[in-house]
Amino acid sequence: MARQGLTRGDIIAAAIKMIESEGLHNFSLRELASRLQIKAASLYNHIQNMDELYTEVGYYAISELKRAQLGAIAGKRRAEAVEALADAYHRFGKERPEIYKVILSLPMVKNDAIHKAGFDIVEPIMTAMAGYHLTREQMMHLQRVFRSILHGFISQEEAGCFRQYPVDVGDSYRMAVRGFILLLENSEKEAQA
Amino acid sequence: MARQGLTRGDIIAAAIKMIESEGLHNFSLRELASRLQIKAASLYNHIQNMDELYTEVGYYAISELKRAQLGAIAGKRRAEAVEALADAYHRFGKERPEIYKVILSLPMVKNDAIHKAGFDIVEPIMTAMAGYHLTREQMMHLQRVFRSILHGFISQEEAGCFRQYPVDVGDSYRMAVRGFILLLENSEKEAQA
DNA sequence: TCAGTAAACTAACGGTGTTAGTATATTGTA
DNA sequence: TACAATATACTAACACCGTTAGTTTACTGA
Repeated sequence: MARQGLTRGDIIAAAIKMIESEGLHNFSLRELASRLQIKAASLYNHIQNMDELYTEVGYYAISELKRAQLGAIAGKRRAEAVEALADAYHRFGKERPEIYKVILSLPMVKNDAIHKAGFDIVEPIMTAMAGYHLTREQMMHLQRVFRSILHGFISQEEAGCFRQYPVDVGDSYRMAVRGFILLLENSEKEAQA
Repeated sequence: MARQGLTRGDIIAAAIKMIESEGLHNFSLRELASRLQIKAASLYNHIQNMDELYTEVGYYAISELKRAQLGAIAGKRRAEAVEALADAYHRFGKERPEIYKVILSLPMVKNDAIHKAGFDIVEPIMTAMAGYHLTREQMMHLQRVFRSILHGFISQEEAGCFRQYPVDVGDSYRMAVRGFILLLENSEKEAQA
């Protein structure tokens, strides 16, 4: 048997590594087991099933994204903070596309723990907007708008949906962020009226 | 053998029906064959492989989306056209979520025909923006921004990512669209300056 | 009528996640 | 130190999946 004393953490770490290097849709429990020099069935001593493992990778991904975002906005406020946040988000999606995809495909609906982890994604956005004079309700809506813009842009860019025209994709992104800042300023005026 | 003379079209139609009713990730060639009262291997007399069938479903999905969009903006212009387009997009995503997912996961990169079909998605957007005085280059960027907002919003709503706060999701959507219209107006001013 | 084509079949391959049942190395305790 | 308990590994199998090769058979056009 030559047991090596693998832990649950080892398996999650190996899964993350494999997803990052081989791509999310080349991931399989059998190949993961093989890399750990174990049979696939043995994985079930540490995890319930693939979904659970996937969820664990999701926690990691969300915490990494949050870390990158909080780091980006530290010491900044208003437009500068929003732009830095958008940049960090974009960079994360481009530099770690497979890990980013995990976040996107997380089963938010059924899983309560994942649902709570969703607040980790929201928090940096709320912080970045704190410098604007907005109502709580406005911020709740605007947070959704911001996430929509960033997620929509990054996932379409990643999928190759932005090749119809020869204009620079980075310029398009900056325009999208500018649009959001316009909306922020406009909402601020409304709140003060 | 009791052959029933199935055509390629029959198979594509059955695939669409099955995806809509059972969900995209419950789709399988074996089950599709079973519904057609055929063995899975027989499908290969009509299609090359699953990817090709998937692509065909994609063409259908894109044409349906385009149809819905062009219908929505007919006779409208400027903000009214943009709002109608956004509504149509949103409605399509909510009413036919599985077909919408097919569009999202289309392999834009490798497949040239799919790449061309991408213009079918862009066209209604360009038409809706035609009433604004924008440069070609601005429109190319803005078209990306618009798609990002809509796609990002719909896919996150569908995934259940908007449950953190108790504010109405429809209100958030309208705010997102308003943000885009602000950007359109702002871009128009810049173009005229 | 008869050859050729098109549409179905069976059987199999290699892949997937998963479960049941079993063996054994390590660990905690008497 | 001995032994029981636990945790870690195993083998074997199941039910799926897409796909291919080779075969049979019904229909179609000359």
